Amino acid sequence: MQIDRSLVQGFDLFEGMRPDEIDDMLGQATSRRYPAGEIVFEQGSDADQFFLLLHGRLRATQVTAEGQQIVVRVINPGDLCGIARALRRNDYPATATAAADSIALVWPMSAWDGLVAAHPVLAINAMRTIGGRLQEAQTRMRELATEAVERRVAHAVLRLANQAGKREEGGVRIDFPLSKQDIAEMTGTTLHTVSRIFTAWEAEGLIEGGRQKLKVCDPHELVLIGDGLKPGRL
Amino acid sequence: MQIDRSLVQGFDLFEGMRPDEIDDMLGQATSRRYPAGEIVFEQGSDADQFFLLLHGRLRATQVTAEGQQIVVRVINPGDLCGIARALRRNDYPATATAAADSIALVWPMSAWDGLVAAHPVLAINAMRTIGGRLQEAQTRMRELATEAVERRVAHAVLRLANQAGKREEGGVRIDFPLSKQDIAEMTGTTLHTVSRIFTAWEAEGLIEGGRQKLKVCDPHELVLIGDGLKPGRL
DNA sequence: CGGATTGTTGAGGATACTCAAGTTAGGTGG
DNA sequence: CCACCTAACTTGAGTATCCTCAACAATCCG
Repeated sequence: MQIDRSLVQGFDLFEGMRPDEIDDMLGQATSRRYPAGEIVFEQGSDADQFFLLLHGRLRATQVTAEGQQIVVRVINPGDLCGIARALRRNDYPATATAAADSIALVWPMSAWDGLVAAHPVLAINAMRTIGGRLQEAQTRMRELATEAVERRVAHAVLRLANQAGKREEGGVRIDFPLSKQDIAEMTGTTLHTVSRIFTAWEAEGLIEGGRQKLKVCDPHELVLIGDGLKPGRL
Repeated sequence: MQIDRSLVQGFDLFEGMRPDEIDDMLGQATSRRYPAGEIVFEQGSDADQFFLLLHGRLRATQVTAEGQQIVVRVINPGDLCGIARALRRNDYPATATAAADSIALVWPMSAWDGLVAAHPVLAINAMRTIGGRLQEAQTRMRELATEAVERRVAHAVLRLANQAGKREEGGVRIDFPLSKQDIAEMTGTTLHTVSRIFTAWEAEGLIEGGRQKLKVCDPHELVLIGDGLKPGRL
């Protein structure tokens, strides 16, 4: 069944593509629901599909040899993921899990080469997508290498608010279930330290927390903490 | 003056391109020497050129708002760099400095769009290049987030040996001048800690150091340290 | 109403940073 | 060729940050 073009209107991936080109791509895709908690694809397994998230939120994680987990990134609606092929890989480098109920378009990986050949713009757009991801990865690398924990957590929270924030009275709510453990795994710390930091921030009214919930009330102050301009004793 | 195709034979960037396509690309490039220490391009400045390193070694660094420097990556012969355009940027996100005497091909950034349009393979190859960089960035992110300093340094040294190592009697020499400060900036630590670690490793015969010099004598043992399988008291 | 997952808080201690002096190597100019 | 000067490096002492260990509290779900 042909997927309607209006669903993907304005997605970066299709920038500069003609309507008939978009239809051609959509014609080769199927859509699929992923209830919260379900695994979309798994680290190390054969990469036979790639995905475009339409709705919901995925968490991409990696597990180290010792079993430590880290959150590589959060996948938002409009994001392409699982394009192992474009990275010259045959397996998925990370596991993607639905953090909230999600819907994604799914293509067989075998379609990738043909699509890229038929629609050169696609390669350019995919390149930019990966480029954006590279820049985010480098930013996080720099943060991990140079900043103390509290600043890293502040930056992570601000990034989340930007990517997955929803305006709400009194602040910006992170629009999907997010545990302290998740934030710890994004910032290279422990949930204990995140909990302590959040307790301190809540006392100052910067955020409002809760079980798997987070609202940013005073982003400006968080920016100050992130930039190291606020004492921020833990 | 047309640059000879044989110079770039086998570079990833030109994989799958016809000889006449390669010639077309080379025809729009000029080659340039960069003596050690010279800046190739600078963070924040207008990105009006992109580069393909033919010979030598560049160091890509970023400076944080507070003036802390980090080494983003080492650029090896065959590597493309400065392709801000492909990342949707108008300025260079990092500074590239010649770590050793180097030679690079230089294109005006204005040629990028035309080249990509004329040679669709180029977009695919550039995408793979960026994809490879993304994977390295994520690896380093994971290391910074989960590993203790000594393991990160071991991994960084092994990576350098792979990328820029030169077989030599008794080990693999890192083929360009590399200070302890550089390694500290790659691993998110201080030159003091790197110095202490190297002293310990040298005592065990794992490496041989020196002023801006490094030789890896026992890679296998370093792998063990990197994987946390060796006590490695500092 | 249990059981499980998630989160809180405290105490203690290790890793690695900062501060501080020195030492060595290499390049430069006389 | 030697003396000097600077950049790179070494090493020590003290300490802050943040992790580990531990116990408990709250929330959600079936």
